[in-house]
Amino acid sequence: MNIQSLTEAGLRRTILDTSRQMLVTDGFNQLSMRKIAGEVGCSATSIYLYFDNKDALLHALIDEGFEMIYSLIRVKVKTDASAADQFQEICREFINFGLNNPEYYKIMFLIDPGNISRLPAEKFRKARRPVVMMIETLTEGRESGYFNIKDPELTAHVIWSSLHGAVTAILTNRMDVKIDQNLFIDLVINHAMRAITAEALVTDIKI
Amino acid sequence: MNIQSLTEAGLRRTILDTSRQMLVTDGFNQLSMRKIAGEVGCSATSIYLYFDNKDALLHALIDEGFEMIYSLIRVKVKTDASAADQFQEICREFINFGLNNPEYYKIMFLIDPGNISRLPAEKFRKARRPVVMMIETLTEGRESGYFNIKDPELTAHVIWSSLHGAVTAILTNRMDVKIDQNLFIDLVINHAMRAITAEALVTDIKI
DNA sequence: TTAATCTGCTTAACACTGTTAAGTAATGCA
DNA sequence: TGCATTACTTAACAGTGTTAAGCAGATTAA
Repeated sequence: MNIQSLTEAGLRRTILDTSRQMLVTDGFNQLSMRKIAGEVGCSATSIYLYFDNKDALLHALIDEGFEMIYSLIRVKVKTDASAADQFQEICREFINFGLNNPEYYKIMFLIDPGNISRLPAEKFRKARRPVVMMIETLTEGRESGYFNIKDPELTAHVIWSSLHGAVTAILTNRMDVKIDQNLFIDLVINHAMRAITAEALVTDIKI
Repeated sequence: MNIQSLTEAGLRRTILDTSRQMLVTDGFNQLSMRKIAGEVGCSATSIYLYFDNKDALLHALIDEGFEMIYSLIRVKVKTDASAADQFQEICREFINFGLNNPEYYKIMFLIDPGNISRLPAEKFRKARRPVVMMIETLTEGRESGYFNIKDPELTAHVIWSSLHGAVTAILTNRMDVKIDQNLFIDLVINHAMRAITAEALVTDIKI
């Protein structure tokens, strides 16, 4: 007996939808092929008809995550705003995404790469788009003399890694309970700004 | 037949030594109870005679890691040096530890806490010692007027998370190949310095 | 209309994983 | 000599990702 009749949307779609929901509600480490299959109402091996393996299924979800974060940032970042405002908005939106979508964030940035194969090239390119956006903002801010940085690409990576560290620290519960999370985030972004802003202009920061 | 005769050092010790070596050479995700047992020359269940479960064994290794990183930092940081030098030395030593001991770093900072139980209280205290050291250095530098920071503890956490993000980015291979690793690290530390020594009254910046 | 093929899914199985229950050989002690 | 303890073992359970083989129904070809 086949179950096609039950899933007019197509089994592949159902598997992906179910996986997404299970990821968000039960967390990444509860996501097993058999559990997904159980929820979907098909056999575990059926998943392999539509995804090469668990990594491929995960990559599909990761891809969704990068789609989400990119569109979130793109919406928030107003191109007519100053480079400084854009920069802070990118930072804040990245952090917000991590805190609002912890399980997505985990599979996107936190999985030990020893446990999952690397993203295929075209998905990797997608994953890079937010960084590219920050590079552009930094370049713009440097040209207008607001940012005092040498290499926008290198700087973007440094900033990005610091944001990632902040989100990770919170998500993995490695933050001291005494630390106020909002103050922490504010200071993370504040540090980023201080690090890239030309000294002469630091006192002029208006937000 | 028991194997005690083969392991005059004691089985617990042998298990720990073997696990450490396997962690370093084969990586964390290759570390299984049966593989450890196979290498040691005992049965997998024997490990449970000396460790409650795999987490407990891992916690023992994690503890060793924190012992290592603390002693490394303590040796490097000369108490007669300036707070600025001490601070940079702490940063650099933390990053170096991560890059030189990637598998230790992974189990200490990178494992999804959903996959491993939290450190017991006394081990958590040990794990915090390097952060405490940074807090002290920041406090010292602030008192001597060199660091322009409001809350040394909060600042230490922000700096720490940025270092963690940098190490993580490198270890998880999420760094662009175009980025020079040494330049990256230098800039990470440079940013940290700029963030805490900037001229501006950053405490006045409202975000 | 019947036979062959194809499609979409299934069951069974393999090789792993952490972990527990039960059993066994050697030792020390009464 | 007999009992208890110590230090370990084997067997098993429930779970994991994954593959091979099979099966029922639809489609196509003769």
